[in-house]
Amino acid sequence: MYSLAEENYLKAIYHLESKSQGAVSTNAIADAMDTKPSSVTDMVQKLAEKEVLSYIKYKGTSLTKKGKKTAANVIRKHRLWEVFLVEKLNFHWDEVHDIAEQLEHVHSEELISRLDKFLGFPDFDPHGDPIPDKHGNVKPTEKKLLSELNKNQKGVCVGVKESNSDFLQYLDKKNITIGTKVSVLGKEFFDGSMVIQVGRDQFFISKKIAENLYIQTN
Amino acid sequence: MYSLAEENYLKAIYHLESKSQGAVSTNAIADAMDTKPSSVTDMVQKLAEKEVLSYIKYKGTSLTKKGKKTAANVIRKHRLWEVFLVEKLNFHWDEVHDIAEQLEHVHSEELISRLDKFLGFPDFDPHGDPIPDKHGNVKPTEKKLLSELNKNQKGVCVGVKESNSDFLQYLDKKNITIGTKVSVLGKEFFDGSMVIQVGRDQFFISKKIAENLYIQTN
DNA sequence: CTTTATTTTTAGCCTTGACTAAAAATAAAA
DNA sequence: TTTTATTTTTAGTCAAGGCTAAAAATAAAG
Ligand SMILES: [Mn+2]
Ligand SMILES: [Mn+2]
Ligand SMILES: [Mn+2]
Ligand SMILES: [Mn+2]
Repeated sequence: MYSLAEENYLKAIYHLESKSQGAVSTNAIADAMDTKPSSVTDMVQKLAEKEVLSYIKYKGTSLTKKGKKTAANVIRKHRLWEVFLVEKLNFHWDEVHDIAEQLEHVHSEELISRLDKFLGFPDFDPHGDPIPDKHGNVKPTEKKLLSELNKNQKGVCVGVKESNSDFLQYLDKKNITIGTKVSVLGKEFFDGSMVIQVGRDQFFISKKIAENLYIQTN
Repeated sequence: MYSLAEENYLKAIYHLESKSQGAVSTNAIADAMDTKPSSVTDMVQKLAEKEVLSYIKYKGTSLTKKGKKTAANVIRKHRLWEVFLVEKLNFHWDEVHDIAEQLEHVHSEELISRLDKFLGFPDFDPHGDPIPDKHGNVKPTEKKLLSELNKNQKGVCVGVKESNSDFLQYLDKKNITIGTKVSVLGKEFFDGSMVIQVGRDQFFISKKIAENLYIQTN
């Protein structure tokens, strides 16, 4: 059994590792966890002894198979609880993250497997992120950022990259949610901004918005 | 906001206080929490500074209004989660306590108020214990122990005193659950044992069983 | 190649919530 | 009312997880 702090480190390292290949640096972890590098070094050394990650002084860390599975399981719990909060308790998708951050640390295999069933074995959380199975495996999905599309391409919104409240509320205002069809009417190469069509509306979006929306084309 | 340890102390003291009038002794708390008296003294001094209980050296502690409300709120969360686990996830009533013990420490007013609504504002948990309202108030119910009934009296089972697995599984075996009608056919004054009728069955029960079943007569 | 800047680690300290052993109060017996 | 037993508190440690400041590696410039 891993402590709350250990689980959070594993989760953070898992996410960092998937966002950039190679070992994860101490500073990157400290940054992601809003803590100090010295604290990270301590914890990472402890986790290396527990064989959930391999750590080479001054070189960084990377999760072992065991560590990856543990991290994926925490993420699985986080995302299943987010589904519960949105689908069953009618929370809005921008309100669930902090609560799930607590619920993900409740230890009970049985609880999660029953929750999974209760929710109808969902594949994605409310932000479009895939829910790992109980072995820690994630189905790979082919999605790209809206910012990668060009003029006249279109697709369906299948997820958000950042999911902070401000961004999600912006999407609501524009009636964009998971499943929404989006077409690129124009793209400005100077600043990466776009004009897109959503339903009957067409409007301008900045590069920053386009870089945070996942689209599936085909 | 109170830490997990603080919440558990408050809860334990709340229960001890309701089971016996007057200040609660340090040893009683240590006993209930399966910890050492010296640890209790430490924590109780800390909680006294936070004004959730009043503590007089060598005399014991008792919760303040603030402490009672906080404790009742933790208990409210515990019991609502137990209802959720049984009613929605189909857990058995003897499996839910340890999970609820973790879930009760998730901090979110909104979560609990939505959960309450989702469950249909239940008044009792799966073991028949009353669920405090959000202000920490508990409706008083007039129930007595089965052991207090005499020959030819009858009533409805409305709760269990102890709720450990062995006891609950015994009740299942005898088809006794919340709502079951129970009649006392005979009572042995020497050892407090009884012969009772449940449905079509009539059988012998020990004093210990009778002392752990709450009955409502009328 | 040195020198400088950045990253990472170490050393030492802090808080929380435990524990043990010893001291002090209080309660019970004699 | 002494003496003894029990309860409670204090003093001193410890592990987990943080932090700061200083030292050591590594990387980047000059
Ligand atoms: Mn989240
Ligand atoms: Mn999510
Ligand atoms: Mn319980
Ligand atoms: Mn209960």
